[in-house]
Amino acid sequence: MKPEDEIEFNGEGVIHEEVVRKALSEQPAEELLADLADLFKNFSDTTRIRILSLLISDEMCVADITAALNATQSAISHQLRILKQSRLIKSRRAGKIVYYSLADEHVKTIIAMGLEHITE
Amino acid sequence: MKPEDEIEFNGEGVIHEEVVRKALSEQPAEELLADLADLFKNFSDTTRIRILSLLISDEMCVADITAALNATQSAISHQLRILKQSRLIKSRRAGKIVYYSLADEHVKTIIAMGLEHITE
DNA sequence: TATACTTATGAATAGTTGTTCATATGTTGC
DNA sequence: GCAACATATGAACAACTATTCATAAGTATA
Repeated sequence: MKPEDEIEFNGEGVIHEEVVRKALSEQPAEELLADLADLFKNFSDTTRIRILSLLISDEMCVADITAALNATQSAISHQLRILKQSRLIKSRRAGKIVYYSLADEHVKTIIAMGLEHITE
Repeated sequence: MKPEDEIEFNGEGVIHEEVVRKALSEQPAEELLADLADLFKNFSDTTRIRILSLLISDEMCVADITAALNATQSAISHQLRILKQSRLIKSRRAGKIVYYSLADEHVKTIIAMGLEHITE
């Protein structure tokens, strides 16, 4: 990460200098905002959000998620991997069956928040 | 939108029938989940989230946003259009200058929520 | 070990998306 | 009207992403 990545600001084209200075000084670090975008990316796909929404009800195995969403096992498995890598869900194995569940309460809160915004 | 779109469920391949029935009965409508995904899509791109984060501080004109983010005017304008179409931001014109600001408090809350999840 | 079953994964593909470039639209002051 | 400035927009392109298909990996049971 280059040193110029942090709040470099040469004022080129700026119209309201004070506003820009203030706003920039209040920004979270670039890296945080990038992580934030990555987090929300998980919720930005219908298949993934449907999976997460299902898991709010209960932990579920891959076959059940696949059936509930009327999708292919492969598609679900791929999306589960993405969600797991982002640490939004976790898995446990019981014999042949792998159960997935939400990693923490934040997922519920984020979805609830979004629903609230939409249905206002 | 086809009639089969709502909670159709033929039980094909299901392992834990009760769990699936319960989860499906608790799901928000398909359309709501799709809208939810669309909402979060806005926050899933670095440029857009940086814009939104800037606007938390203050309303800003296009030129200032462009300078603050070290981007091209065109790129910013395109993203502003997307955010406006999603009703996350609004604009007012003052002469040549167009000022953008957050449409409501929800944007702040959603970003704060996300940051909390990341920095825990 | 052989078979059946559940889940995971790699490659290929089609669809989506963000940026750039060029240019249009809208506004002010002369 | 015209020049200068701020913003918007359309087309083209590159990069990314979700799904499908085929198949592998892991597990239980006979």
